[in-house]
Formats: sequence, C-alpha cells, structure tokens
Amino acid sequence: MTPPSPFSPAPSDDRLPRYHRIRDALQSEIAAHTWRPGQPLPTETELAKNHGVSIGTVRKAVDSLVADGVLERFQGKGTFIRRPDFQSSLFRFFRHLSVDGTVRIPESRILKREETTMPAAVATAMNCSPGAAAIRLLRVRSLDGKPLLAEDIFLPRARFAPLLDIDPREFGDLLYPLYEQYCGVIVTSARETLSAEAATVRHAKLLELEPGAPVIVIERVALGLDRHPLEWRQSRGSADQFRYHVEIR
Amino acid sequence: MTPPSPFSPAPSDDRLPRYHRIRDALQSEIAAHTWRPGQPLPTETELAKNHGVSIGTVRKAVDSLVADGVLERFQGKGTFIRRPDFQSSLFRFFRHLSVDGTVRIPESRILKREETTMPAAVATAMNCSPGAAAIRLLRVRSLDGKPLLAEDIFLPRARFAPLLDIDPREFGDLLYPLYEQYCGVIVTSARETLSAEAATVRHAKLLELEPGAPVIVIERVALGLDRHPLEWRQSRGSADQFRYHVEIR
DNA sequence: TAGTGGTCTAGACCACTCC
DNA sequence: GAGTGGTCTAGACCACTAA
Repeated sequence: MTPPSPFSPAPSDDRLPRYHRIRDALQSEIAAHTWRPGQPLPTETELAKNHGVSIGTVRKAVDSLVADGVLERFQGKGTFIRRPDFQSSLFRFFRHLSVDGTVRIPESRILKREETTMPAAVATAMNCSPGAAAIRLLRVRSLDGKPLLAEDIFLPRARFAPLLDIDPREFGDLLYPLYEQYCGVIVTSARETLSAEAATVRHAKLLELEPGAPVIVIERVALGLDRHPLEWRQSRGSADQFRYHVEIR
Repeated sequence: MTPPSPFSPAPSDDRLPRYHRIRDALQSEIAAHTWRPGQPLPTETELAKNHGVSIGTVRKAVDSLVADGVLERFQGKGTFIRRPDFQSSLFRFFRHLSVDGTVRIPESRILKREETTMPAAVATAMNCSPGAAAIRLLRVRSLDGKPLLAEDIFLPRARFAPLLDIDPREFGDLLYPLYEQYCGVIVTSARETLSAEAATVRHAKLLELEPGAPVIVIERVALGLDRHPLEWRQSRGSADQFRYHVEIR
C-alpha cells in the first residue's frame, strides 16, 4: 500500500465537470505551495486562459474554494490564499481563557512524544486501520502558569513523520501551523464531541485539581481540505469556568 | 414603533445586486407559504422571465438559498422548499439521549407560559431592547419518564403572539415546527454556548438530581433566515451521560 | 419525448484599488 | 488610468426524470 502523499497531484477524474477539475488543480497547487500566502493568484482571466475555459467556469471553481475558506477574494485587488487564523476558527472555542475578552493563546508544553500504533477507538474515529503506525503527543496547555488543558493527540505516522525530526520543545504553542509548515497538511474543519467525567488521579495531577473533580472532555477529529481525518485529539479541562461557544449550520 | 411582521415583504434595497433582490423576493414568498413543501417552485426559466433577468442571475439567487438549506434542487425534477428535519440539524446534539444510537425525541411538558419582559442578559443576546414584551416558557423534557433537560425559553411577543392562543398542553414535543406553523417563523441556525455549574435546588428538583450535582448549561440563540435572533433558550441537564456533538466550519 | 436542472461560453459593464 | 474582482446577459448543449 502506498502511503498517500499530500503533495501528489490529485488524479482528478476526466468525467468530473470542468470547474471541479479546475478546483482540484488549484487545490493541489495550493498544497504544493505554488503561491505563498499574501501573494495573489493569477487573475481570473489568466486562469481561464491557462485552463482553456471561459471566465465563468474559473469563477465557479474559485467560488467553491472561497466557500471552503481556502481562498479569499478582494474586489480590485485579487484572489489570495487565506491565512488560516487559528484565533478565530478552531481556536475561538477557548474564549473562556480570556476573562477580559481578549484572545490569548495558552503556552504549550509537550510532555511526551512517542511512536506507537492507533488504538482501536482512535482508528475507528479516524477511519483508518487499527494498529496503524502513529505518533502520539501528550501536552499540557497553561495560562499564566496555571494548567488549563491536558491533551492526548494521535497522528498517522505516514503523513506526520517530519514531526519526529524536530525537538518537541520547539513545537511552539500551536500545532496546526506546525503541521502546515513541516507536513504540508492543512486543517480546515473538525468534528468535536463534548462530555463530562470525574478527574482521574493522573488528569487531576496534570490539571492541578482534586481527583474526582468535574472535568470536561473534548474529543476532536480534525479534517483536511479533502475532509479526510488528519488528527485525533482528546482535551481535558476543569468544568469550572468552562465555556464553549459554537455556531450551528 | 411598528412591530416587525414575518409576513411583510422585505423592502429589498434597490442598490442591492439583482440576484440578491431576487433571493429576498423568493425568501418572502417562502415565508408567506406561496409554495408548499413538496411542490416545486416555478422553473428557472420562468423565474428569470418573471423577474426580467437572465437565467444565470436567477440561478445565483437560488444557489444561495440552496447553500443556506432553504431550497433543494433535483436535476430533472425541479426546485423544492426544503423540509427542515429537526432530527438531523438542531437536534442531533442530543444524540446522547439514545443509548442504542437511534434518535429519540424526548417528551416535552410545559410547566409554565407567561407574558413578561426581556431580562437584560437575554435582551443583549437577542439584540433587542431590554424590557421588550416577551413570552416565557418553562419546560421539562424527559425520556421514559426520566427528566433530561430543564429549559427556560424567551420569545419576542411581537412575533410569537399566536402561541398565547394555544393550550400549552397541545404544544407537542418540538417547538420549532410549532413556531413555523403558527408564527410563520423558520429557525435555520443557532449560536450555542456551553458551560457547567452545580445544580441549584430548583434545577435539582426539576431534573431529579442532588443539589450541587454537576450540570451542563446550554444557552442557545436561534436565528431565522435573515440571521436575526428569534429565540433565547437555556437548557440544563445532568453532566452525567452528557454528550454534545458538533461539526466545525 | 418533453421538461427539468447542470454545465459552459464569450463576451459586457460596473465598483473598487492602487498608482 | 490600468487592472482587479463583481455582476449580468442570452443563449447553448448535456444529464436526468417522468410520462
């Protein structure tokens, strides 16, 4: 079995509509970093010429990428790769972290990085085979020295191997920019399931709580552009002061 | 101040692009129940003729309504009003209610219906003036006789006055279909904020828990087609067995 | 076979940005 | 003023549905 590479151009079926094939083509160019964020894509007229279609067809392709949050258009300026802002998208759920309303990114400390295999439950959630090679990260995120979240993260080894070559102390406070930079992997959406439990001794220690104190568990499967699972993550934090905000539909 | 009627045609600014004005026009016709769910809208060619635009412009208007889940298109058949399925959209968050994975709608019992005014906190969330006329509902939702959720609901009186004429015992188990039927109001999206607290004596009694037991609080602002707040709701349930699932982005 | 939506063209003019 | 995306036209042909 060949491991899927994020850089291999999508084979884009010829039977697909043209605008769809153009979308796929643009998407692989984006994944290959043909255009850097901040630089504009070729103009729509140019793209139309390059792909041998009319401008309306190119617009439809770009429309769908804009709808998915991959591109941004500005009238009179151009079309740009969207800098995913982790503040507003996946991150705003932790607004509770800031009492004054400002968004603060908690410091991150990797406690452990190991090569292991996918546990059955994780494999099911990620739609991969149980026992597949995996990278596991354990980390604690804190604000002003106070631990807020204890996280247990599983990544498929095939896609995330480059992470094994970096010192975990240099991972920084956010993982998704790291994934993008070193593994060419972009997280665009996620599924989350919240539940509550009493803190185990281990988690109580990590979070500096009493064992048995109420804890919120957030289980997240992060998805890429193609809606395929990239990361499985379980975060635990004190139920006290907990706030989780979400827009539906 | 004239109370906004859900049936008054939107004034649709002339400076707006045509496809946007057509979208607005279609939307008010839908709100006025011009077409019943299950019956097709006029064909795109017809709509184009009616509005004096080309077919591409009509398509753009319909596109956006389809994207918002208001319409459904079927090639070769036509375009239809989408029957909102409360099971899958706003309701799936309560999947935890079903142990076996099947979706079950809890029974609903209205404990109280009163005419009151919007408390300051609710008014802020709903973007209306504090002290505005309101209808308040208190209800308990249970499964197999066991209380699961205690709910406190505020509705703007202007839009929901028809509810005052119905016996609360005949409200049924779901409110959103009721809103649609009696008030011509369609809930299409929502904002939710989750938090945790210890059960008060009152809530403990309603939920048959010990006072002080951990409770999850879900605060929801439900929005209509035009993204304006329609309903404010606070639901409380035992943190035990709690599961909340959501897709992000 | 007739009618529907799905895709696509090859332009046009407008609104906006930047120089 | 030159160049960008935003809107719009007036058609065309294709894929699918239903009688």
